[in-house]
Amino acid sequence: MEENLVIVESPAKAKTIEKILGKNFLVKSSFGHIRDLDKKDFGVDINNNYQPNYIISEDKKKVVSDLKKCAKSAKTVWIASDEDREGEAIAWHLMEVLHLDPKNTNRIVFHEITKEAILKAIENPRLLNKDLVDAQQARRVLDRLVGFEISPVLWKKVKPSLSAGRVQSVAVRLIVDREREITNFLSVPFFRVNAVFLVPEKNGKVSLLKAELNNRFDTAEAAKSFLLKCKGSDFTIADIVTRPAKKSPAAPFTTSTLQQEASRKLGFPVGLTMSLAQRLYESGKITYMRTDSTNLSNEAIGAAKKKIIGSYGEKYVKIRQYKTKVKGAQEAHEAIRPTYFDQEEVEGTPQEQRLYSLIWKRTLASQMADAEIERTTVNITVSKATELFVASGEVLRFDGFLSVYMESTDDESGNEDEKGMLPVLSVNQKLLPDHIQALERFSQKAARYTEASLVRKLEELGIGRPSTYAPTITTIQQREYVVKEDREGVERTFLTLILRNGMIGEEVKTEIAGAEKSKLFPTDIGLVVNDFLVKYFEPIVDFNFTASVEKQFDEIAEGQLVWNRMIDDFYQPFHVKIEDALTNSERARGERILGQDPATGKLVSAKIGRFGPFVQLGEAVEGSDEKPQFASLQKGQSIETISMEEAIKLFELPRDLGEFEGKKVIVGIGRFGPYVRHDGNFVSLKKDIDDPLTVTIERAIELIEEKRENTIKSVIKTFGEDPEIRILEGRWGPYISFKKDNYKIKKGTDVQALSFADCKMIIESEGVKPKTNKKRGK
DNA sequence: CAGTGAGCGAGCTTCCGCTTGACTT
Repeated sequence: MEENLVIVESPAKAKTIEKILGKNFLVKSSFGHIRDLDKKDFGVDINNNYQPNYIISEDKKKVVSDLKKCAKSAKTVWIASDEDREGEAIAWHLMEVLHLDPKNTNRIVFHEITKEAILKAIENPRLLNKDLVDAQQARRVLDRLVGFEISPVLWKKVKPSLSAGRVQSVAVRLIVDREREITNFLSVPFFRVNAVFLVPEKNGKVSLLKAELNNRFDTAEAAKSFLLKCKGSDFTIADIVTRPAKKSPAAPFTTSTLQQEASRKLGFPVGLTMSLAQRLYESGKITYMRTDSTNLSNEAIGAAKKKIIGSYGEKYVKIRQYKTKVKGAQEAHEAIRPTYFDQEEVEGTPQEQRLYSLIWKRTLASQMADAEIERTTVNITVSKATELFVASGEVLRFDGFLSVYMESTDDESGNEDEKGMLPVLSVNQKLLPDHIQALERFSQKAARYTEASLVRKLEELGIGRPSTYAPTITTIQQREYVVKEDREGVERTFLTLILRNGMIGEEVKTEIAGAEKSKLFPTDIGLVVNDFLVKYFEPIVDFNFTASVEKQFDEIAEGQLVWNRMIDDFYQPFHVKIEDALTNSERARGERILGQDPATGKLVSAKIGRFGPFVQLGEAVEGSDEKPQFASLQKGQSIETISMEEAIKLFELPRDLGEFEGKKVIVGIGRFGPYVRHDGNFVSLKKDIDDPLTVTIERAIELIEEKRENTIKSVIKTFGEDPEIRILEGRWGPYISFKKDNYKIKKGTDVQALSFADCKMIIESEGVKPKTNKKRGK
């Protein structure tokens, strides 16, 4: 029996700490929170001062009974949950649930898992901070009130199973706002002028000097008249300025910056980054991966220093402590860093290795010297014009941290020229242009959010926590408020004017613009829900709502405000809004009238229905048999932006192609894309080859016959006893097909040897398949 | 599982933050 029981939040942490403390200490983990508000009956008693009703979560019952047992037999219990609001609440719940006696219970905290820090914590126990616990209760209750009162309004007024919340609804709003900003953006063309000069070198070779004009032109005429002036001009170097500059390394990783860099440099979605980091953490390779702190322990800094001196030399070292500047940071942990700096690489999957390497480099670089750069700017005058050409170059004098790591940016413009060394130049030197080019460019619309850039924005606004960034992104996609998609760009033309050998040439070129990869787009449901929330609950989806309640939580934590008073002040006006929305709002369908169909004069509109967004041609008239025509919107189309032409096209499907073998051939678009239907069978059209609007009967027959052939090929075995049982070759290998259901065959089975009886057994052992709801998981 | 776009109205859905599993696709 151990004398001391230490309780921490994470089991991996428990293992490490047990090693440090040695015998006499049993270290256990609570696996995070052990209790939460009851989900039935709201969990908060509105009429009794917002009394929370906590219950032990189903998956924590075992943990709790184990902890109870250990606590009973220990002389002293040390509660070492994190030193933040949530950690303090976990400590309090543990006290309550385990019935711990304050006399032999100590609350301790540390921010890093080092022997020094832990021993120091043991020497400085403190009492539970009930004010901090109350701040957490206020946070928890507020989130429950918001989520569980608004969501049911959405079920009634928009669609069942939807959700709203303090965090997720703002995340959606950011994406909706950005999309509308992009829709309304008017791209303006302008002309950028570049020159390439020829510079003779001493060795007889000629090198090129690229320069950009310090002025842009609004029209092709203005650009052209400037080129005309250049035609008879002298170009002279007016001055050369060389200035030293510095680049500093970025701070060590927090959860949010790790997600951003892994997205930019490695292309990982935030969920993947977190699960890889979890594995690295559990195997002891990195420190805790859910943190908002950029702090490194002294031990870590020492180890980094040693590694830098060993690999790069003394002058590459520069010890830095980074201040966390993010709103509402609670800093219960260290930054995300490698546990051992001498491990440049680790074992594991390629993805784990790449993420580890990123963390290793970033952390090491953070303790390295600035890079020293010499930046040279050359101004070149044009004798017949007032504008200047500017050439600039960079020379790296000392690489410093750059020898290890360089942070990436979200900038997608792609016009960051590689700035290299300039040729040897002197003031008053005359230059000969090889050519001067005016290029039509377009003002840039705002960039759509990626998962990672949305996380950055949320963090900036102080909304959400390191443990919730990735789950929030998942939630808003699961609710189908937002989709992550690639979109193809559109072709656009641009004009180039080029002056060479005294002649001005003109050429119209084309490029693809606006292509998107893995960006977040709002769906029609997302738009409708967002507009509904903005209309009836503006204060809640205000970008500053979290910041303002956080202020009040801080006051509670400081003992200056009573938590249920704060909640009451919030709830009274909030609940009035709920009632108002329930009684005064129309059902929200996001309806938009597109106008009159030019062919029939009937009304064309777009709205949300039971099965998603659709367009409608004509209206239902009472007493008349005539029904309106409906068609679902396709992927990438939106109620808000669909045009009359696009809508009319949708009504052209399904299309009757004619007959084949005496049965009708119909082409249409279904949930899985364009298809041909014939005699009850469906055949998908080939992506990028067939267009449902133009596909011919001949091509359709070709597809039907191709599918027949494939179906025959996929049959591995049939049985005379029952033709409905067949063994087929599918996408994931052989399987058994019986009536409408499919059954798995265990890996490694000799398929040819399966008998009719074997198959029947497999089918029976799986039983009748329950209908699973794929969308929601769980 | 592919077309639909109401109706009866039972019983269900839902929040944010702490933590890890046990899972198929």
